[in-house]
Amino acid sequence: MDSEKPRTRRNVRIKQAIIKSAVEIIHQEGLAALSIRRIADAIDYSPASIYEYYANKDAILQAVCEEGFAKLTVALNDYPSQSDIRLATRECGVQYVRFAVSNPDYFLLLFSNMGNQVYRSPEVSFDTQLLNSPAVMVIHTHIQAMIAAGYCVVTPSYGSFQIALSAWQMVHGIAMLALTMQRQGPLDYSVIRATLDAWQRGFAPHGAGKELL
Amino acid sequence: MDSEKPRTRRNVRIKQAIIKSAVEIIHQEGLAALSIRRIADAIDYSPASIYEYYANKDAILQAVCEEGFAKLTVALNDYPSQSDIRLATRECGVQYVRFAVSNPDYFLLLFSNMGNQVYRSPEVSFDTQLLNSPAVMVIHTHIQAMIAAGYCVVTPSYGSFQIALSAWQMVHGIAMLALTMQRQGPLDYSVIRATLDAWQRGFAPHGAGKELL
DNA sequence: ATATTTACTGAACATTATTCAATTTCAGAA
DNA sequence: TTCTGAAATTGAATAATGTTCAGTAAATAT
Repeated sequence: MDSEKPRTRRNVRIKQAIIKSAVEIIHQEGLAALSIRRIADAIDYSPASIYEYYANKDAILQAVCEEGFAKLTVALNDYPSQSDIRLATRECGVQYVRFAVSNPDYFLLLFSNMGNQVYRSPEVSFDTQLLNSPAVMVIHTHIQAMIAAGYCVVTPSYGSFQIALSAWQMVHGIAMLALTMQRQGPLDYSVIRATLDAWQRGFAPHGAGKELL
Repeated sequence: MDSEKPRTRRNVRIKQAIIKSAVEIIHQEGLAALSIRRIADAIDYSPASIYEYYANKDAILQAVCEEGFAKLTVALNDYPSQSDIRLATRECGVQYVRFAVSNPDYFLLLFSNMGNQVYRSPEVSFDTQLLNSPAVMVIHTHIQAMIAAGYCVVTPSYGSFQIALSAWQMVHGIAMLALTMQRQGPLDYSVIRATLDAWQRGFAPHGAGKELL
């Protein structure tokens, strides 16, 4: 095993330190303040050394993004358990927005580059690759439960994947506009919940009963 | 009038030339390729001269954004006239996505900075200021027509502004994710239309009749 | 024609990302 | 322990960036 050698372990630890300090800088001073020299200072290395561990600044940003997507995935599941799958799905969406609002620079970094595609291997269909990315999987799982419980209607041309994508699009739009166009005072999460309820109604079976709170 | 003086007119023309070449560079080579020197080259001035017309690069970007929002507003109205207000509203949304996809770098510039707030004067409420920005106004007008025609239900806590905001959020999420996470082959606009139909259903009165195509 | 304001520029500065030759550090062999 | 080759680290250099400023040219007003 390579990971046994102290050499390699130290290598890994330094790479992590680089990413960690990068994330901290972004959090505290914004993406614009992030520079190789700034990172080097933070971890007590010379700027040139950084290039021993990452090919260039872009590679660092990509690593930061990967960690960011993982954190987002965790955040999506971090809500009090709900009795109703519809409420659970809704709270998952709320968590998406919460994550964005409490990590604005970070979130914008994740979703402002065209270079963050999941698309890697041409052997697997693009949809499948998207579905396999953890954050999307969380959403998709909720939608599948909604479908199973009869709260979502699927059609041949609009299946669980399309619905999950639509859910993602809805919360993503809420989050992005909140960050870029609505920064003024705190968000009203009751309004956001009402919006997500309306979204759910759009996919509910015709005249389907009991209203959500 | 200041605009009568040749001095001032020349000034305006040069400012426009700066913005025009900036937009062209962004379109052809992306935002990363935009530099003061590049603009100066394009309009046959020295880099230092640019600062006679704009305080700094940020001011140029802001001007580019303002023009961008205006273009977006035009694009939102540029669809074949529809018999049904629901179809018209839907096509307006499709146009939003179309604009984003055909001007990716441009669109990302408009909606990736936290500095593009509409919020200016504290005298007027934030919501009002948002509603007065032309692009939002186009959406809001459609929603008001939908409400008037009985296709949208309003409640005391969720009025036409909230619904319009939700519509914006929906199409914005579709657009942003298409640009940043889905770039692979062309978009399927029939799926997008189905998504917007579902969105409309979410705000429709209970058991409200005739399905849209 | 002259004086004054405006437009313009070359050269400079500080800050970037990145490279590279030279040095230091270190792990394993003698 | 000492030696050796590889790996890690760095200072200095390069090219590009945004921005400033003192000085020059041009346009305008007197």
